[in-house]
Amino acid sequence: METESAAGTRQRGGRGARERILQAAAKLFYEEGIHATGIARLVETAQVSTRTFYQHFPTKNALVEEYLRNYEAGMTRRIEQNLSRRGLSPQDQLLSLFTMLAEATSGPSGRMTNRGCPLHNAAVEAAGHMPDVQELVHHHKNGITRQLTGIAARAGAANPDQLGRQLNVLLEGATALQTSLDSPCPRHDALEAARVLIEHALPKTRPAN
Amino acid sequence: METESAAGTRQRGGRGARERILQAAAKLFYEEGIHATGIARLVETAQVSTRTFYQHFPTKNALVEEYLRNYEAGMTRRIEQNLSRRGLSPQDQLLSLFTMLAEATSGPSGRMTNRGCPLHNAAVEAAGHMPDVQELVHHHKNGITRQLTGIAARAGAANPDQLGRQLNVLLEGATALQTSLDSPCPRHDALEAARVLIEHALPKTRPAN
DNA sequence: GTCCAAGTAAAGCGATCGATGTACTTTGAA
DNA sequence: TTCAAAGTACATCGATCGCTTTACTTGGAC
Repeated sequence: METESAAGTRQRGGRGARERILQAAAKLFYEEGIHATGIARLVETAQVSTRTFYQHFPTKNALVEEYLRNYEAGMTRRIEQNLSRRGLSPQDQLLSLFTMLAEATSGPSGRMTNRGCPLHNAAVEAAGHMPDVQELVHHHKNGITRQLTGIAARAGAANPDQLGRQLNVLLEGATALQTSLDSPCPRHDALEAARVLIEHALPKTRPAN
Repeated sequence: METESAAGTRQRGGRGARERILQAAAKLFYEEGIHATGIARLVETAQVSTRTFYQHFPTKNALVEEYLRNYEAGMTRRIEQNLSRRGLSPQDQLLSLFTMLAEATSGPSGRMTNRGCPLHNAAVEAAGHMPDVQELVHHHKNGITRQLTGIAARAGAANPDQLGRQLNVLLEGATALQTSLDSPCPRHDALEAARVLIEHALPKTRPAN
């Protein structure tokens, strides 16, 4: 009857709705903020009908949490891959996290965004509300510290706990300044500072080089 | 007539509406977030009628900007005061900013909040919208860097620009981790890291003490 | 005592928010 | 070929958003 029902052509994104929603969430929540991104904007970007959205996610909040879980899983995986490359010394492992950060944060779509860490940003936006988000971020950042601390111990640092926490401060600072200064350059400073802190924390046995 | 007009007793906060609004903004915007704080919540906390609010501020956004300007002015003043104390060496001046940070961030009302830097948080919430906010934050953080760089130069650092930027990364990292970890402890680690970076950046002339 | 700036209450504006309901169409596998 | 799963359009819900309006009441300076 009349070729395609009434008026509007009946195509939108097609079959992979859930994946498109998650991609749109990753882009919009990160680049424009969680509160600032409404459902309407989300489903428009994902090329998905509102109804379909709510068949995949019970609430917007559920999508936010899955978005953060996905980011956290991906980041954890990338760190693991980075650290498990052939024969890196513990020192180089520590530094590799900084160089990784220096390459990392261009948004999807390739465009530079300088919007810092999605998890931290979510914690800021969550404020008091959304305790699950707070918890996820808390857990992730503690995990990073633990990882840094472990490598610092293997590197033979005099006080591995302190060095691990200090390096984490540097990582977080570089990422945060990205947002405040709208510039990616703090990451290089963090790398150099990390070098100094690591060298200072290791026992003086400098075998020439 | 009937004693007090119709029903409700006609008292609210009384005369100092503007000041109460700014105090409520400082508390709520910081502790609960800017987007999450609606006008209704704001005027309730400030003990002010909605009408009065809009006689003092054209829009909510104008209040946000004044809140940030006030915070920025206060912080700048406190830094100046802190640096201009009697006979601090440049090294001690640099470190004093870290100890200052370590005491600083308990919210109004004395309660500990661990919500990081109001300016950074505002930049995160602003995302792409609110360019004036972005600009204010950008300007403030650049000012801090400039200040650190200047002192680093006076301290005789080999590369004062780099040291200034590195210390700024530490300051920002400590403040940011406050939010992500919901803990004030990163500030102590930042202080110790700053000691190391400063010492490393100065020429080796260590005159005993 | 008069007057006016400052403050108040309460109703309501249009817009947008997150979320649902109804009814229809496409797709892919059995 | 059939049929259920997946997707779509569109209208709408109540709540809340930022903000405005009308009409009234104080407090303090003169």
